[in-house]
Amino acid sequence: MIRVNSEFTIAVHSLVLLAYRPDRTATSEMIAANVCTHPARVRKVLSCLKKTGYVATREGSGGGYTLACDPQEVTLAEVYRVTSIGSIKPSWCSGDEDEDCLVACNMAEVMDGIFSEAENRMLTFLEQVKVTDVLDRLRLVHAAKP
Amino acid sequence: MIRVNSEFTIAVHSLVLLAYRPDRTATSEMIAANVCTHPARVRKVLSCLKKTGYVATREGSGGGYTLACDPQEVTLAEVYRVTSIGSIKPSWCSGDEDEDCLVACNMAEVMDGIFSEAENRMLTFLEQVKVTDVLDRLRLVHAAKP
DNA sequence: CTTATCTGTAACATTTATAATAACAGTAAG
DNA sequence: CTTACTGTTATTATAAATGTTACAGATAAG
Repeated sequence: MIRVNSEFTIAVHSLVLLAYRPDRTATSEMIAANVCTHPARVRKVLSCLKKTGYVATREGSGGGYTLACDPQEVTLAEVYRVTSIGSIKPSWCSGDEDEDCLVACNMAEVMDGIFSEAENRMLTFLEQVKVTDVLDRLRLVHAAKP
Repeated sequence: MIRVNSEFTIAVHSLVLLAYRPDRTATSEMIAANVCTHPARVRKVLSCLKKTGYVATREGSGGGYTLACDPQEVTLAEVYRVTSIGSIKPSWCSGDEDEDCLVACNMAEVMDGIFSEAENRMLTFLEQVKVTDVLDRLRLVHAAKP
């Protein structure tokens, strides 16, 4: 059906990593190595989180990214809204507006509404998950391993 | 983030179209023209819905697809489960299991769980939407047009 | 004031996913 | 036995996601 874009994953991973590090600071290169992607991609996603004030940046030598929010307060819903809102809806649309059929000419609009409501339901769940909750889950999963 | 695959859209559109037609019957060619895709794609999706008994098929001349369920009872959640379960999760995974970092080596698993819970929330909404509800929405949208 | 290190962005290349198309075997009606 | 269907696979085309390179601008340190 739909697929959430992976910038959400990168954003969450980056915030969690920053919250995990004692100094709450890292460069795009360090984050990229941890996330397993290219530093340029990390910078693109984090420049997004900078606009909303979740991270602060410092350019130049010794610079990088610093967590600028309280990880116990920021929810995944907020991160989703910044990076990925609307992404569950498939790019492909069925029907054709110009056709003379109730079903064909309105299905795209109706499915649009349904996907949007479905996304909202997802958001009410993400609303309950804080950045620190992800850290807690990581520790839980880790402890369960042999 | 994630994107629901479009087979869900095709499946819903096909069921609604069959429910809309007085004889509740159509060929893959007719459905494909209404959906705006290739007949082979419709056949692939509908052969899926046949397995679960939502449609019946008849091969050979004069054959085609017939609605075999009560459109007031079948929900979009059931259709989603048949065609698209798991599709909101991005194919791309962050982190690396072999790394020696709590965050990097467990993030994929944790995000997996979060996507799965998010999908369940979406399903509780789709549970409430019946095939006939989609038809009602189509009529509502249509009536609102100038 | 020059060098090294970092972000911010855009452009381009590559890979992967999605959708369209073609092809043909099998089935049933006339 | 011909025509009109489904069922399914294989192939090709197109679109989207990701990776990579490149370079301008910022800042710290020497």
